[in-house]
Amino acid sequence: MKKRSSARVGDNKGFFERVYEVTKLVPYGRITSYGAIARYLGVEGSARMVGWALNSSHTANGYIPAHRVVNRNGILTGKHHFGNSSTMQQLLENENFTVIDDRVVEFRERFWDPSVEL
DNA sequence: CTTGTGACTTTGT
DNA sequence: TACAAAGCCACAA
Repeated sequence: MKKRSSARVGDNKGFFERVYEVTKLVPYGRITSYGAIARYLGVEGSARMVGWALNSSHTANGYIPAHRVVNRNGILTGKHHFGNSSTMQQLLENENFTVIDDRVVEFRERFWDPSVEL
């Protein structure tokens, strides 16, 4: 019989922890999208979960470069969650990124796909 | 077990 | 090009 409640069986580690791991693996000067991470985790249809997990990234053990994770259009959708709206953009610019109107211009060139790179 | 929510993505009008 | 709606899965209460 199947118990389709909150209880998971195959996954010992929480989904959040996986997102943290992948996000921390993003190299300096690179950028990725929620969908790419979700796809790598096997939940392509649930890109929202990646962003939601990063929402709790501050509770994770260690620093999570969440500023390197943007939506598929390269837009800083979660900039508001960095404390200040300009924090995420500032971090990206600090890594030689070009952010115009909350969008990363070099998104396509510096896109890093975990399902491809790893 | 049911309901609500969310830093997304895709498709249609 | 712009807006709206549906789909999707995990987690908390």
